[in-house]
Amino acid sequence: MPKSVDIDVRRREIVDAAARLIARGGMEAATMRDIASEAGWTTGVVNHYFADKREVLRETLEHSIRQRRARRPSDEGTPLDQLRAELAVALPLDDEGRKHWLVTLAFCSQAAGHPELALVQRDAYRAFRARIARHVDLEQAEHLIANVDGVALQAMFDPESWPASRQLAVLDGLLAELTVPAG
Amino acid sequence: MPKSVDIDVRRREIVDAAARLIARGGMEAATMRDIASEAGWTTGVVNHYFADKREVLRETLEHSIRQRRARRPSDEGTPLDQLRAELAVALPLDDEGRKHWLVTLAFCSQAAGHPELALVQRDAYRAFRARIARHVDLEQAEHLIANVDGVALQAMFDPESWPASRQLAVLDGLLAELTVPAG
Amino acid sequence: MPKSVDIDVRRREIVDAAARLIARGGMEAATMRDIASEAGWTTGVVNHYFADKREVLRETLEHSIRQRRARRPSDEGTPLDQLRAELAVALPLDDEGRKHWLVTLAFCSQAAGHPELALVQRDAYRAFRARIARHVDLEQAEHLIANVDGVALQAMFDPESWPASRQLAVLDGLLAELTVPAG
Amino acid sequence: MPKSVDIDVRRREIVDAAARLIARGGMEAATMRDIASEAGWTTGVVNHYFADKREVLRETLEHSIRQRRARRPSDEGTPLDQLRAELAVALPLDDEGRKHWLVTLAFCSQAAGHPELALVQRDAYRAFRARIARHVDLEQAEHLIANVDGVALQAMFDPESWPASRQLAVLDGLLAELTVPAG
DNA sequence: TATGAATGAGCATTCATTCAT
DNA sequence: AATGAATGAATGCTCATTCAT
Repeated sequence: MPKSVDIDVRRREIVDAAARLIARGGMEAATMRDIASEAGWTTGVVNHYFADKREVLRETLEHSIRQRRARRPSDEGTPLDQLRAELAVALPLDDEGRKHWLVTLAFCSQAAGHPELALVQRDAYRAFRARIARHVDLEQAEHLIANVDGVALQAMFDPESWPASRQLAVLDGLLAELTVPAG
Repeated sequence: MPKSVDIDVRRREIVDAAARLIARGGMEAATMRDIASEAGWTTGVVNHYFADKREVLRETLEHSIRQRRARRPSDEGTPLDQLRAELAVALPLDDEGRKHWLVTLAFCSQAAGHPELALVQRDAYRAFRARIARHVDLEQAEHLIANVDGVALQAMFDPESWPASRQLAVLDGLLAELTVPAG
Repeated sequence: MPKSVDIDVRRREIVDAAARLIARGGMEAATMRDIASEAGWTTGVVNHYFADKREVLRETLEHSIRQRRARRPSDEGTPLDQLRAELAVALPLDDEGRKHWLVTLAFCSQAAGHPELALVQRDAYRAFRARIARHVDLEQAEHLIANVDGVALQAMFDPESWPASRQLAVLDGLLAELTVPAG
Repeated sequence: MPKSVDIDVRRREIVDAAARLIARGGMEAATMRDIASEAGWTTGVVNHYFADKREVLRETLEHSIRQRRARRPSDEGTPLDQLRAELAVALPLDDEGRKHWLVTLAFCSQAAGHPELALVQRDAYRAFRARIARHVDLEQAEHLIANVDGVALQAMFDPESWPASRQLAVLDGLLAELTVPAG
């Protein structure tokens, strides 16, 4: 009988390591050797659980997206609270959020010559938009996301100017605009 | 100084080639060999005009920013037209604009472990913000830029949903909001 | 001895698989992983029944030789028929014969740095020669074998020019020369 | 101005090294690292002068064939002497001849999954046959080559039994048979 | 100034092998 | 007996960089 190993757990250990490296040093920091080492294994293990590096990277992106999705709040609070919470996870408010954005941006430039990754990213965006559109109409959803993404981008480039409090203040301002007509 | 002109021309030829490669295939497509070849020279030339690859990349980013800046209109038209034109260059309305964003995004993930590049990018953003703040107050400038950047990001990921006309419509909407109180 | 039978059966399954792979794709196609897979087992099994890859390969060669030997006819027909039949098994007349030659040739280049294999091959040749020498004198035996091997080699390189019928015609010609003086 | 290097000379140095390694230790001994080292260069050089390993190997085979061809005598002596000399180069009479056969055999098993190499080998054989067929008819040429190849094979496997003198004696016997009817 | 030969570290990947289960 | 997880050395190859010409 073989040693029993949870394949999914091992794979997640590896893509977590890859995400850490990418967040720390960009795409080029994510060599198979370093991913293995960061995960506490040898190179052979990574190749045992993944067909090749492409698969590691695709899974890393998908896992990063899944993790962000998992941060969404349960259905509690007022509808407005829920909307606010859903949009807030797209902001780099803490290290976790910053890490997600670093990974996302690292994959952006890959998407060009890598249709597989481009699709993953586009679908993630569309899913996010659909989620927001449950609270407001589609156009408003896109407007909200554009604002949140724009603020996120600025916060990533210039973190000192954009503490979490300020990012949330902008978000609240957006939501206030939204609800005024409703009131 | 007849010589120095040649040097700058040569350097610009090289970073232009690098930008094309990056826009086409992401950061990893920009090898020294391919940059040289794309520029119509041999590897030795690139090393002659630049200390190393880091310098080529930093210069490529700076040149991309300079080029975008150069697209800004002269001081003609109404102040509102000028503001609109300044913001419009930050949108991926045409191939040139898309190229700039592809290069910018490619450098994003590099910025993490490369403080030099991070600075270049942050300063470019601050300069842009200062430029916009000549027309509106700082907070409004940041709001406008966040919106424009967010729309740009979405347009890069999902170009079919974001033709130039729609990007400009959003921009006009933003400017209308702005001017309504003024009127 | 019920166990030992199982062991031999298993070993033969494995070297059969190895021979198939070598015939199909040359020596480099015979990785331990693929041998195991082709035999319907996992890598661990191959390592369980063989000390290492060297042993698998040596046994594969020996088994290939044993199989060829086993094709020799029983002692029926005229002495000339028997001689003809013995020589015919050394020709790539059918897929089985071609497979044997592919395996043999694949092992040829190994023999250089692998004295163990060189011995196996030399002994197989000497045994074959001795076998033929039961019908004719040693010099004639060597002459016959040289011819048969030469034809076989050409048939392997240029199969279209050497259908079985033509190979056999050459063999019959050789035997006719031989028997004319005898008659 | 670049350092002037004769590309063909460098390429030949490299394939010579490859041939030595293959003759010494079979196909698997010919790693890119070892070929480079045997040639007195680093791995980068081999990759500079050859697109990839396939190209190194194909060129090694072709060069080995060219070298053998180059050993053919000029058009001197009686026609029979010339024929004898042409056939003699196909025998492993000395180290050079043995090396050629070791290389040839090493490539035999590669030919299976490598059509390019198969063609090179088949064409070399056909050229050799055409060459011999200038002295005798096609059937006799094939007969002579089959014999010579067969003897060569035996000599490779069992060199102690086949000194050069004995190989040549067989060759002379073949030629004698040939000329008897002519006389 | 410009070339491209040469270097050698580093890359992803494959592989034989070991071994706990 | 049989599994397959894990190892780590080795492979072909790419690359930034140096440097003699």
